[in-house]
Amino acid sequence: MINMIERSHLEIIRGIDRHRTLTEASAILHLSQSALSHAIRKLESRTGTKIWIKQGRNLEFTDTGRFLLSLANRILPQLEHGDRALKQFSNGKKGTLRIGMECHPCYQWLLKVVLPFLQTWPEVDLDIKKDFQFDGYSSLKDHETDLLITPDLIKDNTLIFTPIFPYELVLIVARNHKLAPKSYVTTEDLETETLLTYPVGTDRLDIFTNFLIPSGCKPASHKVIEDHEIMIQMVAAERGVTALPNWMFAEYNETLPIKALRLGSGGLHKKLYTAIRAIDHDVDYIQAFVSSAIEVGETDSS
Amino acid sequence: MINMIERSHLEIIRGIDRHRTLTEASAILHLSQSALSHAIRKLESRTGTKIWIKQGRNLEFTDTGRFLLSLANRILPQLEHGDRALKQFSNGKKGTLRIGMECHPCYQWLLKVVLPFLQTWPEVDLDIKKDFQFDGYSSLKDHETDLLITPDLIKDNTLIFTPIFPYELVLIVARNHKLAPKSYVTTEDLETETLLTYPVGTDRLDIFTNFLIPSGCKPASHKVIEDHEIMIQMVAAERGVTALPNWMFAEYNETLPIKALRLGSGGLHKKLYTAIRAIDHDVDYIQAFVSSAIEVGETDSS
DNA sequence: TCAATCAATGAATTTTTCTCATGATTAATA
DNA sequence: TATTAATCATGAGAAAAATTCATTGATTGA
Repeated sequence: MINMIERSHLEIIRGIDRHRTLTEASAILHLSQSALSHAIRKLESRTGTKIWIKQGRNLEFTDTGRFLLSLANRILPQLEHGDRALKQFSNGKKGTLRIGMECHPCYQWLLKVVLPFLQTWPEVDLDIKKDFQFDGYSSLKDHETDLLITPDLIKDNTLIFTPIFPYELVLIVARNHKLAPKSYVTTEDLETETLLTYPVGTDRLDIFTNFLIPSGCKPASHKVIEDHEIMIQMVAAERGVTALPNWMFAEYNETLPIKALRLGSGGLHKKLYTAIRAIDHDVDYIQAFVSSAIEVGETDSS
Repeated sequence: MINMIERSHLEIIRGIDRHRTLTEASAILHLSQSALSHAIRKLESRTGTKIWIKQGRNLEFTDTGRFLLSLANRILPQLEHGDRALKQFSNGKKGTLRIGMECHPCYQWLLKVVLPFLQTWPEVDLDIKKDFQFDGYSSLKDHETDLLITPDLIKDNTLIFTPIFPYELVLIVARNHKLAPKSYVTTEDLETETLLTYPVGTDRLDIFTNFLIPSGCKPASHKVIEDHEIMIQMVAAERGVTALPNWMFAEYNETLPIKALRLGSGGLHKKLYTAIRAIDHDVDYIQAFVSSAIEVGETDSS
């Protein structure tokens, strides 16, 4: 009488939402149409509330049904991940470390951490999400990822942040660009430039949030490019300027005619952090990954 | 073969964690000890991994078991809330609007929104969490609350913020306090004062984060008090000073010998927001609550 | 060593779930 | 409009799963 909602109920609700009809949903779930009907009927009688109503030859969710659907969409993915995790445990795996990257230019750096980690922890799988669209903190909190690499610190007691290494965001220009002789650029300098960035919102680009927006300035034009290699090539070809971490500049400095300029007289200084859920603090392989990230960070910036 | 983890499994795992022995857990779950043993045994055989090992006469979780425990602690509360919600639907309720308050002095103001809301939406239950310890954003994202009232905006695509009303944080002092003649106070002025605040971390007190800390100043002493009535009484009795919203000062201004002073020459201006999950944007009673909050906010500050 | 405590196990039983066959309703079609 | 196809609901019976009971084996503490 206490526990009413079972996994199967959520599965049925989601199935109907996805496949419109009970009959089709039943095929997907490898059950008879009748079985689903009975199952939901029973839940309805226990709760005393209708979950759907037959609208013509189709079903339509009631408020209750829609509530259950949202519950299903939230809970089933977690259970499914649980199922997969259990299978992995049985294969001697300890689990999957799902990493989210919010610092797009940091991908190269991440590889330096990943390779040794994979060797030291053969029983841990890695899954790196480098999506331009995903919301880092949400997916961390929703257990879609386990570790987030980000330059943005937020206030949240349930998360643990560890600083990895400091870096400076610099403006990269061609060597014979008109700004190249300057020791640093001002926001006004950028008003006549074409700015190249990754294809994410300006609220997630430090050049905007920490430099341009406070001053009210805008670049003459703003183009988005997915890949930083191409971005730098375009800068070298005097097709625009871009803001990247100083260590990334260093990698291309010798091979391309580019120059790095400070953003503002003091420079735009950032720090990279790992973020994990506080509850995962004692998981050995997560701890190990963070430590190893710090190590690589230290040798890198020295 | 696809779905392995059932609610009952999580229930059993959590029961054992809570009550140490299988026998006791079985009593709580109104099942026989044998039933639990069989159920887990079956899950083990399906996944091919041990969940616990018999350690002497007790059980000890394996890695897998601990993983399942954390899953249980995360998922079961959501299902339990689902169960309760279904019961409410059957009673004609639409659901429970669970509100989290992060602005401690705003409680009085909230009541003005709540009372009309309860009348307009008799089919919605209200549950207000005014905990000094709870983490507002976490509980919102974890579906422990549905609406958060907070002065702190954070960056998160999955949440929707709505500004309710602006207010000014002012320093409240006794009328014959030595600072009373001033038109505003500086951070240095506070270095000789006893500051009274709510019992939350200084990182969640604007007087610290937005006033004292940037200047490096500290009050002579810092005392915490749970209740703002007592706080104001103590201020009137010259036992200290406190920072509260200007509208709260207005309520006591006539009955107590107190005075409000700006914090810094410009004053410390804040805005109150409601935060909801973007996914809940279309829920009618949530929309209604936010609208009604804005309305009350407007009449209040006019 | 003995009694007590606890988990595991197998067999029997109860309960639940599922299917099959069928009916009822609706929507499309001839 | 009559016909047909599609869809969900329902009841009875069959199959499967969960639960209990009774017992065993292991461990601990007295």
